[in-house]
Amino acid sequence: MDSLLSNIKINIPPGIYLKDPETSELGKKIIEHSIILIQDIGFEDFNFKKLGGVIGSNESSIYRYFESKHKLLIYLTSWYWSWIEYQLVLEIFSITNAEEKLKKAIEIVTRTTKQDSKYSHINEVLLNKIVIYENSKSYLTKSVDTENKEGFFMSYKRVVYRISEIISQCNSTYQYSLSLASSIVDGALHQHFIKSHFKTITNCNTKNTPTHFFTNLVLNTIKIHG
Amino acid sequence: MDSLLSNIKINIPPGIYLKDPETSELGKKIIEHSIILIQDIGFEDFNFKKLGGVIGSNESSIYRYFESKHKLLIYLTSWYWSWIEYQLVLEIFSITNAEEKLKKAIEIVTRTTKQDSKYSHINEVLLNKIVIYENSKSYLTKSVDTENKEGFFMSYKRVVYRISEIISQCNSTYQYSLSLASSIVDGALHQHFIKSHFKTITNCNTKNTPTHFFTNLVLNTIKIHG
DNA sequence: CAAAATTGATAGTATTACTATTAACTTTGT
DNA sequence: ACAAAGTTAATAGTAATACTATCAATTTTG
Repeated sequence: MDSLLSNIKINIPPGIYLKDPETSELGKKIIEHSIILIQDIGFEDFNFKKLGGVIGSNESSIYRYFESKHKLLIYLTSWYWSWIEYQLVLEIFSITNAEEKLKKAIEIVTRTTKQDSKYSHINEVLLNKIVIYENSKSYLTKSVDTENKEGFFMSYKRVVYRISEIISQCNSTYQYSLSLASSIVDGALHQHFIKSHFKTITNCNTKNTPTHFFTNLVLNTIKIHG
Repeated sequence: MDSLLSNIKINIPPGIYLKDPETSELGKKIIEHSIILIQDIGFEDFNFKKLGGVIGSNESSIYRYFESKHKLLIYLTSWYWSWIEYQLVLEIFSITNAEEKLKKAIEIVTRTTKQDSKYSHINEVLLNKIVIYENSKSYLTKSVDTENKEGFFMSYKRVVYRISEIISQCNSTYQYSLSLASSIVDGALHQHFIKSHFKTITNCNTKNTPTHFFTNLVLNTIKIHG
């Protein structure tokens, strides 16, 4: 199992960064504190000068790791989706029943994140909050097609693929497994956002979670029970 | 019918603008050409100086209508959702069967927009494209709670309410009508985006439209047929 | 036709999102 | 142990952004 897992370690497409932040202390500090700072003040108000102030480093040093804050955002969301993919593989690995696999997969992408102690410099709870608020801003840009060609959104898309495959295993005649999978992934972020800010347009709360809503939705849509 | 419809004319909460753009020629030109320009260069690269150049007007004059480009974006998305709400009321008005109502409602919020000749200075086809790319940026900000309290997102939320009510009319025992409605509205924009840019994570295309996908999803989810 | 409102022109500011250069410091190979 | 290579810090600078302020010219309105 160790060899299987090592193949799907958190993997970020090079080209997103100028210098891999995992290879130095400063790099790790950039990642650690960018998560804290973006979560605190929001992506629009975040910049490398402020981040430099927080980590006691110069703005220009951060620019040697990332050519822009946009690229840093893509790095963070890629890390997050790669980490989610890792959980999908790890937690579904031992499940044989297709429906149980699907339920677990839905749980993984819709649940509220809990801290993972494996990656000491990354606070996954805060990163999840960043993804809820900022994920769509990473691709809703004029440069999306170029960046997509360079593979910058592969982590995100692989999570969708994996879920669509599990859906197909449950119901091979269902025609919209990709659209359903992408709707779960994007929709979960949206439900988490509106349950905090637009409470009147969701039934989700601490009791009725997005996981309940999407599990019911998916199982009915692909007619596993009825 | 005329008196009914006049109550739900396009209605924008004041406070979004400093001066109502509908009350002057310059105001209408600002709206008309901001739609064209934002669609062309994207919201990030759009600014009032460039807009002024296009309409032959001074930057400072535009600032008398909107205090920021962010407020202008909220104006445009509010206009769009108010226009969608108008269509929901108008096109569903004469339908008596609850399931047919729901199908029509899903069609209205998921279809590709066609030009409406009623509003001469607004190109609804371009505005729909802006909404696909930029809608979420209007509320994914640190100021969302303040602006929500001021009613800036009412048009969007009213569209979700109306759809959730139609869902409840079809199945009064279904527990997630609001979450389902908000997932359709947000999910439709997402499917339209990814069918243009991330084709590998959707089954939607010109033949299998988002309308087909969501109609099937909703009817199965609330178990209208089985 | 005078008062009020609107628009245009110009100027100015603080901040952003970088780039460039050079010097100081740290790591690495032999 | 030490020179070479690589990394980081400090400083300076730039073009653009997102505004605000002022005042004159023009248009609208009562």
